[in-house]
Formats: sequence, C-alpha cells, structure tokens
Amino acid sequence: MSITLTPMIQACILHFGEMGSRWGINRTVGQMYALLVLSPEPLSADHIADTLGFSRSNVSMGLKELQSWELVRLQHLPGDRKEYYSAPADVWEIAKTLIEQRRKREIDPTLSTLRGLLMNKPASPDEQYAQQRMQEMHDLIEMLTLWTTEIQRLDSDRLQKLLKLGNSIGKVLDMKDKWLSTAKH
Amino acid sequence: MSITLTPMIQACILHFGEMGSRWGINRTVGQMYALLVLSPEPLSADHIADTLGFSRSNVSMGLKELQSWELVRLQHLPGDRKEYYSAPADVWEIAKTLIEQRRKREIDPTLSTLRGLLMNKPASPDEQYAQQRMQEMHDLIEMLTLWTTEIQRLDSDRLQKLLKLGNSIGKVLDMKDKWLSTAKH
DNA sequence: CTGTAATTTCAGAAATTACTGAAAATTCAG
DNA sequence: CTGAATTTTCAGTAATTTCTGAAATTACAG
Repeated sequence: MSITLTPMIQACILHFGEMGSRWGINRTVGQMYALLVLSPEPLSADHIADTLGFSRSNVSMGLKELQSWELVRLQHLPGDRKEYYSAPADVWEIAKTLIEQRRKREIDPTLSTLRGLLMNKPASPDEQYAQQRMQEMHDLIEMLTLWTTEIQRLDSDRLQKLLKLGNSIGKVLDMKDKWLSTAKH
Repeated sequence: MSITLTPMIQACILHFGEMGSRWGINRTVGQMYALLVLSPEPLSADHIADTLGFSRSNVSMGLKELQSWELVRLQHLPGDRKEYYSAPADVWEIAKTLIEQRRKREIDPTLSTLRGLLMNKPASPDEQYAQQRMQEMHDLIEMLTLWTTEIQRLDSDRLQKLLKLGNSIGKVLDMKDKWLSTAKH
C-alpha cells in the first residue's frame, strides 16, 4: 500500500500547506503537492483524498491546478484503470518549473504593463516622476529575470557541485566584481 | 496639493494591487504601497484614503502592515500635526527589504522546520524516502538563500552598472562555469 | 489640564476564496 | 454498444480574509 502519514511526514505536509498559502497557493493544493513530493510512489486521486481527508472533488480540482502549473506528471499503471500522479524526483526540476511558471503568469505581464504605461507621454510633473519610478521597476525586474533565466539553465548536476562548494559563491561574485570594475562601458 | 490619480498612475496602482494579491499581499495594501512609491512627496493617511477610496481605518491597518515590513518611513512635516509616509526612493532598496523580510518570515522558519524533522531517525522506508526529499529541499533552499544574500550585498550603484551592461550577465556566469569546471573538489 | 485633531482598535458586515456533494461526463473492459 | 469505474463539473455552502464605521486612544497646541 501507498504512503502513510506518520507524524513526521504529516508535519512536513502541514508546513508546506501553510507556506503555500502565504505565497498565493491554496493551502490544500500545497498539502497535496507536498504529499506527492514526499511519496516514493505515484498516487491516485482517491488515495490523496483519503490520506489528507479532502473531498474527492477538491483533490480533482487541486490536481488540475497542479497540472496547469506543470508540476505533476500523470501516468497509468498497467492493469489499473485509475490515474496516478507523481512529482518530479528532482527538487531543482520542481523549483525551475515554479520559477518559470511564475514568470509567465506574473512577471511577464507586469513587464509588458509597465512598458505599455511608459509609452505614454507624461502629462504632468506627477506623471513624469511616476514614469521614472516605473522605468526603474521595469529595469530592475527585467534584470533579476535575466539573472534567474541564466541560473535556470544550470542542470541538477551543475547545481549539485555548486551546492558542495557551499558559499564560495561569494568568490564567484567577487570575480564578477573585479571584472566589472575593469570593464569599460 | 499631493499626487493625483491620472489614468496612467491609476493603471499602475491597480496592476500592482493585483500582483500583490497573487503573492500573498492584500490587494489594498499593495495599492497603497504603489501609490507611495509613485508619489514624489510623502503622503498622509488621509490623503491615501481619499485618493484610493478606502476607509481611513483600512489605510491605518495597511500602513501598520507596511511598517512591520519596514517598507515605509514615517515622518512629520514641520508645522503639521499629521503623519506622513513615504517609500524609499530607491527601487533596489525596496526589493532588498522585501527579500529580507520574506526570508525572515518564510524561508528561515521553513529551513528550521526541515532541520527539525531531519533530526528524527526514520522509522520506515516511507520516512526514509521522505527525509531524503526533505534534505534535498533544505539544501536547495539554503543554497538559493545564500545566493540571494550575496546579491543583496550589492549596492544600487553597483547594480546600476550591471543594469547598463544588460545581459552580459551571461558572460559572468560563463566565467563562473569555467571556474567551476577547473575547481577540484 | 482641556479640548480638538489625528490615529488606532475592533466587532461585525461584505467580499472573496475554498470546499463539498450530487449529478454529469468520460473512459474503457467485456 | 453497455454499464461499471473513474473523473470532472458546478451550484451551493462553509471558511477565511478583507474592509468599514463607531468608539476608544493618543498626541499635542494653547
């Protein structure tokens, strides 16, 4: 039989449900996903509903949402008509998906909204000032986005190495620093 | 008189209210902050309430929340008994504060929860697998946190330069890459 | 002090979001 | 096809979150 909720696993699921809800993700959907991530085997919707004590329909909607985020894979087990769901086995894979989806849904629209507003000629000193701030926001967001895009290119192996190197990331940034100060622009 | 809501400014405020609510920030609080950021002058709570059409008490609570996030400064204008609020003039400053606060409120507790759970000896294969995933999550979050900590050290000027250099950030990461592949660990 | 201006608190109303059960739709073995 | 197993939809309810107005508190000029 599939995964059981020991107190330890339960605690983890509750925590991530809570965290999810602080980041705009429905608490029960967060719990469902935590369960999937912690489970060594794919789970059926029924099993999720039973384990977490949610209605079957709630689980159905939650899974639909997780699919729209591309966070779960759907698979059929041979000789079983039920559908089974699983999360990627690689945490970094999950994080990358989250970042990517969040960009598509929130960052990109924000950037294009800002660009749209910045097309207008300022009609007052207030608007002129406001546009200044909008430009700054736009540029900052765009830069941070570029940055994370680069980081997302790293595969898990590469990341693993970085992980082991620990915070010598500092050194990397020092290098960048040095390079920056000599670059002429 | 203080800032007026032209359609352009209004649109920006509405957008950020909407975005805020997707990231766990109350819509009206998001709007209040957008207004403060876009305003060249500090604003009184009354002015915010009038401009955005919120009740005075809602504004009071919103400002209290923004203060708890350390996102606004409170100041008194000479010869006026009212309190005036303003956002930092520097967008990067704002972003850094947001990151820092979010870390304090969500990331740190998550890391220590995970560490706590990882202290327990696994009592079943399920728990053993679950702990493996928890360890991976912990390490990934810790690493990304270290990373952003480094980035947060950059001051606005430094960032400005990076901004102007555009996406040659790619080059920086290539350098890191090269360095990584030669490093022996 | 006193009185007025300003701010905060908080109980309840309003709005939003989440969840459920029943019914509809889909899937697929036979 | 048929019908049982499974999943989805959705209208209504429950729960949560947000917002307000009235009252309480605080701040301070005179």
